[in-house]
Amino acid sequence: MLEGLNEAQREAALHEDGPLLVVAGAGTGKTTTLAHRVAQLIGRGVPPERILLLTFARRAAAELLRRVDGLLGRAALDRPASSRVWGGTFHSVATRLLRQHGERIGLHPGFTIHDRGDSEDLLEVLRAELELGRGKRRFPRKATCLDIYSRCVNARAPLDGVLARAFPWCSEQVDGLKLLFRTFVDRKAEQRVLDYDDLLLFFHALLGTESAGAAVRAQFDHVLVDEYQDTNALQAELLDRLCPGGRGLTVVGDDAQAIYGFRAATVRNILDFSARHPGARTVVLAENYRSTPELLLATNRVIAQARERHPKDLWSRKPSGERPELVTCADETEQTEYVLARILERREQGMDLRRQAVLFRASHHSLHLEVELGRRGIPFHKYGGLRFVETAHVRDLLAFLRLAENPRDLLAGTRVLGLLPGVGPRTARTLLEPVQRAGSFASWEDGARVPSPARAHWTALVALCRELAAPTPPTLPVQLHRIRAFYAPLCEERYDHVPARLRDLEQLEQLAAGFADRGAFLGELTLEPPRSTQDLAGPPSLDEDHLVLSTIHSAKGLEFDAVHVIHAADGNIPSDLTTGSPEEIDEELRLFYVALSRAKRHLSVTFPLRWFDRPAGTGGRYAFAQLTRFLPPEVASAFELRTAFPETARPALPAEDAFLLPEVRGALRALWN
DNA sequence: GTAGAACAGTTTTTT
DNA sequence: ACTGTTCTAC
Repeated sequence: MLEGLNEAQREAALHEDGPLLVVAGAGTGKTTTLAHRVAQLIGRGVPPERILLLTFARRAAAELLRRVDGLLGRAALDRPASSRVWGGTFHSVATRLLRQHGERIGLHPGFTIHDRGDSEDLLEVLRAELELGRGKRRFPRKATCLDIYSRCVNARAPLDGVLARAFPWCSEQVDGLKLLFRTFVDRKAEQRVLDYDDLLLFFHALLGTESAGAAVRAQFDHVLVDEYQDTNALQAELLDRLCPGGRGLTVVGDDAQAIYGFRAATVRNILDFSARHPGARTVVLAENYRSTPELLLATNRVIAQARERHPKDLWSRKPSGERPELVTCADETEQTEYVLARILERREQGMDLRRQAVLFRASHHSLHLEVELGRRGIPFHKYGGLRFVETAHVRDLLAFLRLAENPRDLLAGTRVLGLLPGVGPRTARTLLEPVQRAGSFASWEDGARVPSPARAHWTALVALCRELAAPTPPTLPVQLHRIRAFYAPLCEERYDHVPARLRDLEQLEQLAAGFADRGAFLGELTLEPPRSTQDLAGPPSLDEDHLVLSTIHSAKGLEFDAVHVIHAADGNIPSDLTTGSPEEIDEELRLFYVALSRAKRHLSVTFPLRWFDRPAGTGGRYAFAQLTRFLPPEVASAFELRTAFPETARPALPAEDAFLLPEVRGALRALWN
């Protein structure tokens, strides 16, 4: 079974029960190695259901287990490993185990889960209630408040230190924040609601109790963690409790690809693993099976600029190919034209669009390109950026489901009631108080005091809630259908682009058909929302070829024959929005490295010299960009230097760009189509 | 208390 | 340019 593995991979696959760190450089066969290790464990007699596989995305776990099934061959036919191994993200596994054992730490098993937007909304409500920020000094915005809170929880760090280190401009508001966070915690408990941070925190707490902790530990013999470089301090402590002394613990990752520091992930976890687990075996995978030597020369040089890392130069036996190119473009239009020309040229040569990708730092960096793709009718899927489930109408619809699932969820209730004309936060709260006390909608049946503009809708709403919250509710698609019938007219009152929004809701109804029950549906949408609009249409259709557009973050773990990294200008990579600390700059460097190392054969890095910048106050202006600082001359020499269209000496500020903004807006609207 | 209008501040990556 | 917040007229 082990043929085809190199020595290091084999060592990792055959390792027994002690703590194991696999440092797996980009493209070094990490998934293959993990799959072999799982298959070895099963072959050695470990029951699949006693293996826990923690990955960054559920899809990664599924892909890995599919390969395990393949390795096990006939032995797996009857009961495939893929259906028995515990797999998923930390958050989804936490959810399952908390539903199973949470009552032992006083957690109600019917809890619902708040996503980021919900948590922000709750913080906003509480801030208003507590009258914070009434004074002269501005109080941090809700998103910042949540970032601060979240960092405290995930980094296991007290508020004062977090403020001083990461949010110094908020330090003055420390008392207000303390009050806000105390109330936030209490309020979530009353509502039987957990947010992302709570899932980890309570999982950690569960493992810390004597009997429940032992029960969970006894469920698993082996825990394997993928993308370990992107775990945070809380997750590391959680693993300590799950695998005392590191027994049965395997972690796999690459410190050179740590890109989630903004989410409190710390590269220290992987750098310090051996110190934390005395006797740990470290295996380094350095033979690259992905990229040509020319590309590796370039990517090795880029990452060599990092300050601290597990040093490893990747090498490859692949045949020689073309050098990567570094292309200077006069402006964004040229960049788009150049990238498109190259992509179409390769398609002519037989490389499908799906084998090619365009990567960028921020979601909006691809708008210009999207417009052009749309105009030429070239199909593409975009990953990253604003998601379907974050749009207002989808959140409205889901609020009905959440309220039915958990009538104590005040946020869902406020959102639903707020849809009625004449009902604002105040009225909603009054109406929801008895519901929260009783856990049912009985108080609405007989003469609740409803403002007159809302009366016309009231009877229908009460009937709807009663039906959805009944002991045996209709099937999920029927539930969604009923909600849509009630919601459609209200939606028309409130929003633009109603037909597109209603179509989204129909799609949601179809998506719901695949789920056993409401709780599973809501959990899935919260923990693993569809990553591109095309994902909603079901499994990716194999018939239509499409180009991949992706943020660098969302491209983690993927590979493509040809990769174009666009907007590689200082200010974008590294982003101007970082505070400029050496740690943050290093993370941006790793991000750039992740982008470059996705490529198998062709790599181009482009940047526009002049682009339309929109600083505050001004109506926008052209700014002059410089090449990213991550490609100084000694690194850039690994690239073929080119100018996109040397023959077109463009006049300054071409007027044709004036037509672009309306088109970009059009593209934005198309996001809802 | 709600809803619409006027104003002000800020802009990334995501479980 | 857009979002979020505050102000003001119902």
